[in-house]
Amino acid sequence: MLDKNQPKRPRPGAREKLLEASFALIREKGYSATPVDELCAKAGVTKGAFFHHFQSKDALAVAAANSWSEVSTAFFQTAPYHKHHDPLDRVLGYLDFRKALLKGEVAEFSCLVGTMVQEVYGTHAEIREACDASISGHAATLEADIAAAMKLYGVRARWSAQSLALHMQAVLQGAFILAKAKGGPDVAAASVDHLRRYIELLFKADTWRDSRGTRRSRQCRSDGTTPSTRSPGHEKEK
Amino acid sequence: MLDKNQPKRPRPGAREKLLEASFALIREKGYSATPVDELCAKAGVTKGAFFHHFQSKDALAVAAANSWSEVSTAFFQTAPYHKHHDPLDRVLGYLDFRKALLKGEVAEFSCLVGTMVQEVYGTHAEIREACDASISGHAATLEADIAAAMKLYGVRARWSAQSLALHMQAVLQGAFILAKAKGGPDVAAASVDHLRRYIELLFKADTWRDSRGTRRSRQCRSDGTTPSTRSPGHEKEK
DNA sequence: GACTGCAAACCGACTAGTCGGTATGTTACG
DNA sequence: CGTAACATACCGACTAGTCGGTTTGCAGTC
Repeated sequence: MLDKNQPKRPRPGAREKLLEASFALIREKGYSATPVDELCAKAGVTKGAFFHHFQSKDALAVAAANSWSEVSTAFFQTAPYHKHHDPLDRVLGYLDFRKALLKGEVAEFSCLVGTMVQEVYGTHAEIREACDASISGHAATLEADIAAAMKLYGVRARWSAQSLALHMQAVLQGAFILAKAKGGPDVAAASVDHLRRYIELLFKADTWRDSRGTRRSRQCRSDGTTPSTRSPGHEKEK
Repeated sequence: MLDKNQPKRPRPGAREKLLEASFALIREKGYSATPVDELCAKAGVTKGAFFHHFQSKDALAVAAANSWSEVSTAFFQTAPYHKHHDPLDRVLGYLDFRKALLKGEVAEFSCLVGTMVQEVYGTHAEIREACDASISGHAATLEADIAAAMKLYGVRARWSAQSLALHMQAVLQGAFILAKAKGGPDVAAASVDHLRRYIELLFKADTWRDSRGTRRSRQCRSDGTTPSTRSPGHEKEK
């Protein structure tokens, strides 16, 4: 959309390093508690570089949220679950994929925009909107598959594909909070299991009245290979 | 548990006013972004009073989390859903009750400890533990009803009552995040609807193989009267 | 029931340090 | 020589926490 580095920017650039540093630090300590100086230190640049690229700390937050959207869009687009023919398999595969990411430190798999929006929703409208766009945009990528699955399985429901897509994001965000509270990813994985079961029941239950599905019973199967990168915002170079 | 005011009830007290102010301000602006001075101003006390009652800002956060547990425990104990005989009705009634609370400003229905733990989980172990205790303790109050319902309906499941109770909290916490991102409670309510549907399906599906339940089909019914107070941490006097 | 003694509650000016932001270079490249 | 991309030094505002002092409630004494 907004292409700062379209024409010829050959440099590795302080801007990118700062954005990456913000991914790590803000997820780890929150937005307010992350000083500009620390962002610069982590990125290996000086304060002058920071304010050369960003008008303010808030502007960085907006840029970080937008960058997060792009990075995670690209990340999930390459994920293996898209290969399934059955749209319901893609939806469930998405959850398996997300569950597989729930390893290691909480800050490594939690969501930047979910963390940020909690702190700023009442005080920084622009950041809030960027976070909303990120979450809603990601949910929208699930909506098509859900809608297709609803059609394929003849589900006539009181709930919309959009609301289910958003609910899935809500569960993931909530799972991150519980993981933070408990200090480990296990609760989060359990919550994703519940969410997966919900979607299975949703389509199974509504399918029973129709004759369509050749659907065999599904169990949570592991998603085979974890993708090469762990999550958006992973450590890149060095 | 720890009774500061056991012997002879010293005063109406700045301490309580500060805790209440922290409920409002931290939910609105987050922990790090809430200065001590502003807490004092909101509570109508001076900085001297603050540091007389709390060793540090962090100590206030721990006290606030503990106080939040007490206040919300008391609040939910008086809620009407406990009157149902059927334990499943109590669980579903809990959700109806929570849904009914989702009105007005986000800061008025969101969760203090869920907000706080996001910011401090990696840097303030004591606060994190207090938040965990609050969430887990609240979840534990649901566990008994869920377990009773599982027994009553003959559910033999791959999931535990505890994990479902925690999942319910995760959904609520996630719903708050979405509400913050979107600037209104509607998404949150939709997510609670999905959660309710999940639990209905869970018990309905597993019940079908048994002959127990005289369970008629349930729809989301409104919970009748909203309780007099809106949520824990509501404005009390004045 | 006034007076004394004392401790807890409370006040508010002050400080040391931190934070976001700026002003003024310096370097590299076309 | 100009300009983008940095670096360095610094500033003013703010922030958590301190500290000496005042007020308030109350038990004990006569």
